[in-house]
Amino acid sequence: MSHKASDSLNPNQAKAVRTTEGRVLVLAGAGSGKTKVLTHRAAFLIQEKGIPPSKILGLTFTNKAAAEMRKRLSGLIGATSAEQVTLSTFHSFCLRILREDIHRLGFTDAFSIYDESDIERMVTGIAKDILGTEKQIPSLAPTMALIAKARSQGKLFLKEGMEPNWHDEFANEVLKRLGQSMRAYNALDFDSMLFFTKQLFEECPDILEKWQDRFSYVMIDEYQDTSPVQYQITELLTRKSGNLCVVGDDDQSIYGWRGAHLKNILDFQYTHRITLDQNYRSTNHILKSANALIAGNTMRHEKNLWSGFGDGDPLEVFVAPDEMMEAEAIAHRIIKLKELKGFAFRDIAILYRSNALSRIMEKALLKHMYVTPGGVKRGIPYEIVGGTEFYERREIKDLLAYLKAIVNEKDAEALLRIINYPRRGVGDESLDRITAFSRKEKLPLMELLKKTAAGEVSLDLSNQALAGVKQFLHILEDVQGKLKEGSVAQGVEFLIERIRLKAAIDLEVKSQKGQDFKWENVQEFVSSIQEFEEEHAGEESSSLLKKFVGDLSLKNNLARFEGKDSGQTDAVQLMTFHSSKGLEFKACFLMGVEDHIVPHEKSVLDVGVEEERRLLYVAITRAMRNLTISMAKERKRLGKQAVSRPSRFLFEIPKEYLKTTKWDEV
DNA sequence: CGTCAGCGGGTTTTT
DNA sequence: CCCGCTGACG
Repeated sequence: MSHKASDSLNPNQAKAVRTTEGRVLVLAGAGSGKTKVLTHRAAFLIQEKGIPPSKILGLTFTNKAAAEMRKRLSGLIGATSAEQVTLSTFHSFCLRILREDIHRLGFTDAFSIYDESDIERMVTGIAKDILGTEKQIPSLAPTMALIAKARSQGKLFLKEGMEPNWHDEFANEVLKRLGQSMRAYNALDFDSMLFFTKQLFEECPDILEKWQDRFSYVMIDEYQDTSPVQYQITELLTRKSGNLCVVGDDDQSIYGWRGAHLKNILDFQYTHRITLDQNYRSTNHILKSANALIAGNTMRHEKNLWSGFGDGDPLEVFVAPDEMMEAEAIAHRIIKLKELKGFAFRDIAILYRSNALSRIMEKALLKHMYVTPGGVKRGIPYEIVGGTEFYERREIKDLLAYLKAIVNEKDAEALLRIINYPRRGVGDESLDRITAFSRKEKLPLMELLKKTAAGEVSLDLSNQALAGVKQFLHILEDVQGKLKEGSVAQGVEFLIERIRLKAAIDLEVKSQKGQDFKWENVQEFVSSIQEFEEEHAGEESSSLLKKFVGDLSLKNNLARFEGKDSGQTDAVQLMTFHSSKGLEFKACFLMGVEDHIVPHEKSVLDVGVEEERRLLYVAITRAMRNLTISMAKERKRLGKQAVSRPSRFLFEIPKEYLKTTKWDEV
């Protein structure tokens, strides 16, 4: 219906869309219409080649990207067909496979999914166990780092034949026990989900074939960010059909720290290769700055972005005296930009390297006063995109732990979290006794609790503690009963009643003020379950609960927690450089572009500088028309004021593209 | 066993 | 500066 030039494909885009067979590598520069190519390609397969929509698989990196693709595809072929195409993140896709087939690897389909902090808790416990209580536990950071690395590579152990180094041996032992516990708890985490999917494909040819047959055309977005395990999964999955299309941009690889291998895209064995370098997003001052910056990297396919949009405004750069004034200056400029260019708030994004920077910006936006046609207003509307806020809140994690424990009885991690929450007299002493016994006798925690309550095992618990354990088991039983007969939402409401969560939260709120949103969060959680239930009407409640808990663990459908209709309201968008990948905004503000922030001081040591440069490149190329880069001379760090230097990367952008302004210029 | 105050330690990015 | 943890006390 619309006749914008962007609705038609340029020759290379068209070629990428029509080259459906074989292994296709699409090198797509920032803003070159990558998503458009992917969605048109799916539409082409369905409409021109008669491929059933269900035979098409599109894998993305984030839920946001998957949702965006689904939306655009719906626009092309209608919602009914679009819904039959599998579009999901790698992790969601693996979740689906594992729910169906993981029993072949000795887990059950009720498995729990642990996040980073769950793993950390477990590692802490394991470390205490290995070292005993008398020894001081060393900082776990280096151990965690070693472990994370090994696991992201799908290794169950660190390198063999390593130096007899105490720390490595310790880490190895932790890793070994962690793996055993995860299995005993019937639990996976983000890394092992991928790892076990790969293992399933390798060890069970029938299962591999089943999944191979389900998808005859596979497309992968952001291929530069895939890890070796993800590479293996896709290779196995597409071996039979041979049809694999990967789309990516080596210059936008920013997840090396999570195990992404630039090698995947640099060495991809293709039968067809297509490069998209015409940019349809930004004016040329922005693109030339980005090109100049990224030219400083060595590991890359050379390319030069260009667009037909003219030079546009130069990039604006300013230095504020401190971080508060920087944030205020940004708020001020947002209002100015709105008036001058007629942008809506939602056209404007504020991007930062690390989440910690959002706080100060929020404060400035909240208190900023400005004049509108309707009078003086206070507060610029904003929305934080992809913040890790909600699901990490303790009250939500606690409630979720109850659900996890109900779904997966073996989930000792979840059980331990809630045996004494809300407080019911089972203190540390009792908990220690319980866990020690469970470990020593290799008796699953839940069974031990039941035996203890029944008097079959005596742990010499205090009367109070014993009563607490019994009460706890009764609660779980009652909730399970309730879940069987009613809806999930009703079951959860019953649970909340039963544990007197309201009273517990009131108590917490009383002791540390400013927490009154906790109860609100709980209510929001309940209504999110109701919504979920409505969306999945007709499904059996136990599988529904499984799905809900799984989705939440993968932060799927998180939109339901991010205000009513994310993106609908007219609000400035705040997010990290990482989260901004794949998005575009008429105007972008990059704040805190200082030398310890970008490049981050922690990444300067290893191979990180090139990745940090790519990260800034990604951020810069989000902007369509206006880009403002700012920094503060002084910034509070660890509570103390400290001087900052401009990012070294700024000096790599030719001065002619930059316009330096005074921070308080009106 | 629960509570509270005081202390030291720590900030990258995400599924 | 904001936590989470520790240790003393009720």
